Amino acid sequence: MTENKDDGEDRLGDILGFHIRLAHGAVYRHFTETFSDIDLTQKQVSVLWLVSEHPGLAQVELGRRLQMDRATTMTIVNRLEARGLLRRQASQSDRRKQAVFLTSGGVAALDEAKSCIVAHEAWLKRRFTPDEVKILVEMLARIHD
Amino acid sequence: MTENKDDGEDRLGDILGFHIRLAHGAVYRHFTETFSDIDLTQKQVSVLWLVSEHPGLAQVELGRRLQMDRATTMTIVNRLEARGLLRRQASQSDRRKQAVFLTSGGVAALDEAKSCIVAHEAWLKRRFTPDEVKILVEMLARIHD
DNA sequence: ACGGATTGTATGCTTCACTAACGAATAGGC
DNA sequence: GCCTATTCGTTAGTGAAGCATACAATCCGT
Repeated sequence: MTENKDDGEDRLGDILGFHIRLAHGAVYRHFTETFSDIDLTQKQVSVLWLVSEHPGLAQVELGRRLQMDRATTMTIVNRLEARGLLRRQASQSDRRKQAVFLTSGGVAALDEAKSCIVAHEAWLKRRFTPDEVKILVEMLARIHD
Repeated sequence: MTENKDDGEDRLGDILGFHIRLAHGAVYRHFTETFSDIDLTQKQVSVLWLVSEHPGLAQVELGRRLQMDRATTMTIVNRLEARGLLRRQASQSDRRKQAVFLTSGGVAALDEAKSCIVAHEAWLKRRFTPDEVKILVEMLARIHD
């Protein structure tokens, strides 16, 4: 009998976290390749998309939904603001908060990005049946929720 | 009827890549928290582990298996070598290559890291049944293979 | 009105991925 | 064997991103 046969954590390939990291790396790499033309990162597209779904969202809420701390959120919003894709506006209900909105350029950039996302997602999902995609998404959501 | 009901890619939460990124972020965060004491990153542990499984591995092969380019592999090997956890040695079969080995300190660090991995993996896997873990690993492998 | 909590901001440090270039060594075609 | 192309390690530079800390303004509960 071999030792450590019960838990199956004696080899690197048995580590779930390792596979998540590799899968993320592969997706990240294909993403940046797909988006090299329009020069947007995963984070930046996520921010644009989320602001599009929730105009006037506060930065802290943006960070919470994308699981970034305030400092990280700042740098991303700064970059997108410098590129003219979104704008800050002091919230009227709570003057501590900065409400974030897409500019017209931001809307256009997001539209362009979404068409790239379609291609990117097709590349990713071609490995799975629609049912498998549902299962995978549900499992991943268990991890990050 | 709503538009875009067919493909289900009209909302950010429908994007598979988005969930992979969030899940990776959550795992990464818990990992660094678990490993704050012994001060090793995911990448560094992966390298130590892989070298342990394949002593004398060339750097380029190390990078290939962990999906890093040569430059990135360099910086990580440099750090680990500077900390005395592994050592380089010119390969005899191919003098272009640098064979990488664990030092005794590297073996000890990996042992310590593996016990942390057990706790980390337990945190991660507590969301799933053993069968679900197998399914998830298999699906993630489809992405990064 | 006071004190604690929240939010944005600024600064600095670290990890990591990528590119481009270079030299050394190897492999393949002839 | 020789010339060329490729591979490997290395270095340097760029950029995104995460985290910690500190500070000021604002809000809220009491």
